[in-house]
Amino acid sequence: MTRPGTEDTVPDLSRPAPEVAPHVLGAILRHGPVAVRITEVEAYLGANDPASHAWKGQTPRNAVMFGPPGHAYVYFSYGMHWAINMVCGPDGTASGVLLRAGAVLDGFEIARTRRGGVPDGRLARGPACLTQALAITGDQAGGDLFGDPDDQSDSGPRLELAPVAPELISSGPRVGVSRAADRAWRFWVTDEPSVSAYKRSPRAPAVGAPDPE
DNA sequence: CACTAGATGCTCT
DNA sequence: GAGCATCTAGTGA
Repeated sequence: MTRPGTEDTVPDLSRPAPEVAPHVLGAILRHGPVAVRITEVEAYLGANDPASHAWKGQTPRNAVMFGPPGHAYVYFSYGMHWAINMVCGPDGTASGVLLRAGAVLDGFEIARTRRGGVPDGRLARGPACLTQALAITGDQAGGDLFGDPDDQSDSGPRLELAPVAPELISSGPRVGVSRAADRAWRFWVTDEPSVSAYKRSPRAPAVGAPDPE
């Protein structure tokens, strides 16, 4: 699938998440007055990825991930946090890129207010911080991240891809997952201060131990 | 600065 | 009822 204006710069969004994810780094995510440059992402598959919400099949919560690529899979977790994914993979297949962190570009004042006065470098550092800075909640679930920015009937978040040179990208295991904890499906812009801290799940098997699927 | 413990409520079994 | 793709406040160095 090709998106208008992105023909030469982006991969096919219908490719699996681990392939698409590094290409989402550098993208500008806008929602209203606040814009963020994405600096950290993670890839999740549906099938064959025990860490994915879609691993065991479709449910009401994860249904958006089984839909067409480019849409927003937004979920609520840990009793108080929202997180947003860009759906990828072909329609009918679950795959998504979790947008974990970014650096605020526009709307500093509003983002600071929403985040309660944390230092600017931490305004969108972590998946829940990012959605809070951008005021993304379940209300934005399912929207087209590549829809017309001027569409008055849909004021949800929009993504503008802007590739980062491969030599500036680092990768490693995903944060906080208890299964498939050693797959290097987390990607970030090297040395970016807005990238969140790595933390292995306390429930994950020891490093390098076999991870049953 | 590094590290730990607890909050908090939705989702699925 | 268990588990969770997390965060913050609190402690101690």
